[in-house]
Amino acid sequence: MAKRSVHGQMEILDEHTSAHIAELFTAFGDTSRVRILSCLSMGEQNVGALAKSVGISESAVSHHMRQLRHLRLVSTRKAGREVYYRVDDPHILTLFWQGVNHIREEE
Amino acid sequence: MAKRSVHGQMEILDEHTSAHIAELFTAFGDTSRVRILSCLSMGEQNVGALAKSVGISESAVSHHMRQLRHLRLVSTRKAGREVYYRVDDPHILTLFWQGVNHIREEE
DNA sequence: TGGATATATGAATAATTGTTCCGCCGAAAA
DNA sequence: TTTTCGGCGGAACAATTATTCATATATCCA
Repeated sequence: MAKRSVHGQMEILDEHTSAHIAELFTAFGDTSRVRILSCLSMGEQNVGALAKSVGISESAVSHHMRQLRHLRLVSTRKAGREVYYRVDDPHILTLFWQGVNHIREEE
Repeated sequence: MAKRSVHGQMEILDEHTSAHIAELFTAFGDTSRVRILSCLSMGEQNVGALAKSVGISESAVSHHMRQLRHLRLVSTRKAGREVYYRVDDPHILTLFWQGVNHIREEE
């Protein structure tokens, strides 16, 4: 049997899979989205609240949320005219905070 | 005492920290670098081998490696005129493969 | 020494991405 | 119904980024 790494991987990742993985990490690869995700870690928030916390326009938040939505990293709950976003998959938050902690340990 | 999430975080991440975190994830946010890292998961490789595996020029690989080097995600060993790259921090590979597995579970 | 090889680097170009601005829609309030 | 408000979406612009090309450096071999 061929050699395997500790992560269960043997061959180089194919172009298609790699592109998807890159997309996922790209979602975490922007200062504003990092801050948005740190907000959402504390619980669901609507667009206005996120905009105020992060310090960017509501439109900008909305664009970021669309991206996160398409990657299915967040889901929504509509209450009246407000839309509340949340991160429903705990694995996503784990992944995110591992990155955060890596940076924190370096400083 | 104020409410805390399971990840030990309470406040929104500041601009400066967020920028560093975004940088880290951006390193994983490119198809070629994802493939490079999947190669390096199997052990150290020189630039030429990476270029052949990933299917891009040696120059392109070199540029990517510089970025990974500056973020201290890889380190080097020089043997003659070849430069071998490796990922020395196992936490980095864990982070990377958690992303990979997330995508794999989705498909 | 001279030529070939492996990698690095800078500049230029091409492609992608974040934000702003504007208008739109649907829900609530008047 | 009309107005207001929260959020969405497209187009345009600015900024960033990946790749290529040309050149440079260092090492090996003849």
